[in-house]
Amino acid sequence: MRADAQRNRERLIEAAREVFREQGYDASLDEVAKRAGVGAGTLYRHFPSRDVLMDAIMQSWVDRVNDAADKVLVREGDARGLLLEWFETYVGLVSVHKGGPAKITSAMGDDSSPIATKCQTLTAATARVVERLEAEHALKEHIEPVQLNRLVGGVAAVADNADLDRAAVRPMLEVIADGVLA
Amino acid sequence: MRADAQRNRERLIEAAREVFREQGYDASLDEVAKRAGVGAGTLYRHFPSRDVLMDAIMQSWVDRVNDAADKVLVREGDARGLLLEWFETYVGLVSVHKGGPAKITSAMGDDSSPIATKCQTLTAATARVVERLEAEHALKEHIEPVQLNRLVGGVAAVADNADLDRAAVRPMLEVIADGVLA
DNA sequence: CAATATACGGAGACAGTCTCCGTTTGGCAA
DNA sequence: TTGCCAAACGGAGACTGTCTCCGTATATTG
Repeated sequence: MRADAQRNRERLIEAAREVFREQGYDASLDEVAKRAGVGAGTLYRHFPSRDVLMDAIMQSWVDRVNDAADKVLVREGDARGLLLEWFETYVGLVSVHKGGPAKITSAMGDDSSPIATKCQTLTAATARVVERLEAEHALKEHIEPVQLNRLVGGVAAVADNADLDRAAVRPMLEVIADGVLA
Repeated sequence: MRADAQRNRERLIEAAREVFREQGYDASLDEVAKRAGVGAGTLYRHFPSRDVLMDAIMQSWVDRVNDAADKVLVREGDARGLLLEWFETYVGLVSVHKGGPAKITSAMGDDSSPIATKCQTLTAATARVVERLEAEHALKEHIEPVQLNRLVGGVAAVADNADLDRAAVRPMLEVIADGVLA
């Protein structure tokens, strides 16, 4: 890739990160181009669709997911506490910006989605938590990590749309936890 | 209201019902006006926003909600079966068209929403189911009907976005049921 | 059968998406 | 260093959808 192309690509990602954080997933892409100081054509050449741009933004975020899972898994015993902590972490990770939870959750399990790799990262992280709980025989029965992500992602999406705070989300996560734990 | 205004209003609702069913919640409003055979101005005068139009469309739908709750409540015993049947019914009711579940669920508990009355209808119906189960001491602890609607609505929204079928939704509803039942 | 309040229509302002193509430029070979 | 050209750029503008404004039409009333 030519040096100027590389530079513009990075500028666009940085600008998009800013704009999406400020204005949510629906922000204008021309605004992103403007903020990056490039023409609209340049934006669309690098990122043919909004989703592809999203995917690029989330590059660094993948590492955060795995770190978060590591951190949760050091807990000993107390399956319910561990699971709830993971759920809350998950909601936080997925709520990168307005509209994020719905976007990510609906791509969950769809390998042809532009953000499929992000979903796989999340699924792998949840799978580690599930495995740990299964090893402790803490689960009622096996549950697919993808299903669990959809449930928790659904809650995150609702909370995102309706501007619910942590306190309102907690009891919903508890219901899900109680629904899967033995 | 003048007779022609009344007539146009009805035509618009009928057209909107058609267009939204065909193209989902994001369909063009000018298309609705065109299909109704009126100018855009007429549409926006009657329905200042998409949400208000939505609300009008769902008028008849309110009755269906109450009927559905009645039908579920005739079941005797078998709390889990009853609850699951209600959940599935709820998902069906809320999935009036693409984007509906997310729209309705995020308005849940927001009295200033244009579709607040619809949400209240749904909440009242769920409340009846919850009361019945509480009378039978079938619930783990009290749960707010609104919270339950958000959980189930979250699943419905995910299913709607990701085009999941009934079979994929069922296990998620089971998790929620198990989470609230004693 | 006026007179008038009420409602209508659709042109057009505005905003966002995305493409096309003339212009510029980075990088390489001579 | 210079010249070449594939690669990349920019931004005008086509297109689509939202929503408003105001000149025109008509239902209603006395």
